[in-house]
Amino acid sequence: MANIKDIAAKAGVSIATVSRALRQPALVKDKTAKRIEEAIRELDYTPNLVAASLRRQKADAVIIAVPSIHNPFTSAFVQGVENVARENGTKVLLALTEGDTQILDRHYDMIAGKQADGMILLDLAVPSALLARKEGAPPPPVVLACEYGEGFDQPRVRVNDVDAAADVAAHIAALGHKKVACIAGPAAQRMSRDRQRGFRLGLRRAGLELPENLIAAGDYSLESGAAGAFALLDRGEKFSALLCENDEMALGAIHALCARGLRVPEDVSVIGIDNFRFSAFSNPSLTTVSLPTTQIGEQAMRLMLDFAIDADGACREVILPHQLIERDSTRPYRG
Amino acid sequence: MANIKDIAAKAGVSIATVSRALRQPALVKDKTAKRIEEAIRELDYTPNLVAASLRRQKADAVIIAVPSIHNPFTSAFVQGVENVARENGTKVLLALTEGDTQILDRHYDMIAGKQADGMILLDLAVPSALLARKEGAPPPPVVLACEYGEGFDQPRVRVNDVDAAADVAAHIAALGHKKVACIAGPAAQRMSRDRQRGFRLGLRRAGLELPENLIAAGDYSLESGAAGAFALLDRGEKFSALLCENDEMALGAIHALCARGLRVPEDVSVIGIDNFRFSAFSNPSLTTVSLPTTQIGEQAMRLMLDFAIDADGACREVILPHQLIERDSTRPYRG
DNA sequence: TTGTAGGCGTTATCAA
DNA sequence: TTGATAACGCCTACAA
Repeated sequence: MANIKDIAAKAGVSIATVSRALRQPALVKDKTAKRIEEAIRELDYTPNLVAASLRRQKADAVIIAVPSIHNPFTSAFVQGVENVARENGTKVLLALTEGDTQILDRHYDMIAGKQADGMILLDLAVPSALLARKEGAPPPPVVLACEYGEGFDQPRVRVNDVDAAADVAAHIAALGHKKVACIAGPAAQRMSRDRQRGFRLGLRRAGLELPENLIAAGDYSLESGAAGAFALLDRGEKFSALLCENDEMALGAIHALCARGLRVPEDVSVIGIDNFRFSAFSNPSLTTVSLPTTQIGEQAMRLMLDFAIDADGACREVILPHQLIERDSTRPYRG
Repeated sequence: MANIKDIAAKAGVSIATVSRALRQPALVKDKTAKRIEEAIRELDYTPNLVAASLRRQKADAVIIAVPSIHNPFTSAFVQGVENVARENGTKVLLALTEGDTQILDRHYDMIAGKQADGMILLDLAVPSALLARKEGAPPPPVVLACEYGEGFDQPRVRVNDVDAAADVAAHIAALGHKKVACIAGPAAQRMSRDRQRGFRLGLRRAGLELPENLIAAGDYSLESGAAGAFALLDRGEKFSALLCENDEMALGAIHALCARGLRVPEDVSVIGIDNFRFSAFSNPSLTTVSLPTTQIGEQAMRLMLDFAIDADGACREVILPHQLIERDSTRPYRG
């Protein structure tokens, strides 16, 4: 592989000039630049980015840590990060952690190892180095997206999960439903707790309750949505509406209800949160709250870029709006 | 940030010894190792991977280029690559190309730039550098997965798309369907041409045809599946079975058929190819051909690793098996 | 078992 | 507008 020295030799200039021609063309005479350009073409030269990175102490890459990629929500988020990263010549490293702190830590080390400039976290877990950070130490280049524990002073972007869930509940209440069940996420997650709180809040405002026996536990997967619905039916619970903490579980639940001969929405109204790609095409199409997933990713990446410039002056929290989308899986209660 | 020099000073050894303690612990006396370890802990040292990478001329990273991440097929594939990469201490860089050759080329340059050791391509596009490769030049570290043009001597892993599609057609024919329609992918893609060929082959073996007017054009998306089904219905075509080139279009088609008051499978049997995550949970659940998507990713990464060791001796093609999965979206034809 | 020293390919400072 | 040169942090012959 040709290097900058070869180019310099071939073009009859110093390596400094070649480097300048590449990074600050304005400082190089046109004619010299032409010669260099030609040498580059002839020798098929590509700059060694690793060497540049070592010298400049900057990798132009960020890590996105996500628990899993098997979720359209994640996909849309990653797409958003990519969009902004691309505009800024930044590469995106995807880290699939599967919720494993060790895996997360190993990727986090890449920041200290200078292979990445920062990390965007869509994960429930948090790198242990972040937890161990001493008071007063400068904040590391980490942006939190949606899921997070409390007590970090990192920039973060999120939606208002409590409000979103409350909107879901309010919609169902407004349709006249009284017996309302729910499929919950893992209570260990802040997001799930927020959505639970929102459900209750929205129902209470309409004078309704969400008793424990009408709550099924899930983990945001299709499978758990189906299992949750089956569990409710097996217990003999009666309900005319089912609030699901996300769309994936809602689709799983619809599948399960129909498998038991119940009709959606005639017998049970089902509603989710996310408005992911499949929601508009399910059978019936799913009423849900639309979250600006791609924008969350874009915003997270912007916070990352801002943070790199000025860690202290950077914005610490961005909350993006959500919106209820009515489709065919909900309808007014009829006796 | 502490570097290897600081550790050497603190431990009272040379930097060579520190480096050895890190990379070839066997060559270092226990007692020395202990001192070094302690110094590392005290100074909170992390090796600079960029410097190591520059020196060793190896990045321990591979790029996966995919057109889009908005596809459960892609997700499962990436997961497979990740699985094997992780076991081998290799990082995975995700490149979302959106089918744009420029974006792909920019990522491809990272190989010449030493930021990545190779590229796994799930893309329809191919880096221009690959096309421009001269006869006799050593094959670049690129592994092709599933989608590819002809005429490359790169290692590749794929399924037999013709066979898979033929199995789909055979299943439908065996159920007694005579009027069979189809939603196709983009004819520009090899995969789509193969699946079309398979459909025809399977039907012909049963004495059936696939006339042009019963083919709707799609692009593998949910939306195009729905649009394709609508188009067939709007043209007044009659059919009792619908072959879809992938599951996503099949789900879109089911949505469209139901929206028009047709029942699946009572009025129309629908079948796809992929067996992606949602297929088992759709309404009705989808009969399809299961492709070993995650294994394709794993195999691709293994080929990448082998190729890095011995480019000429490396295996050039791996074909993985598929399997028909019967679910509720197909049934025997009844008058 | 350990140390010395050259080099990986850039970038950036300083001087010319 | 250009050139010489010192880092950047690590790895690895080679020597001791």
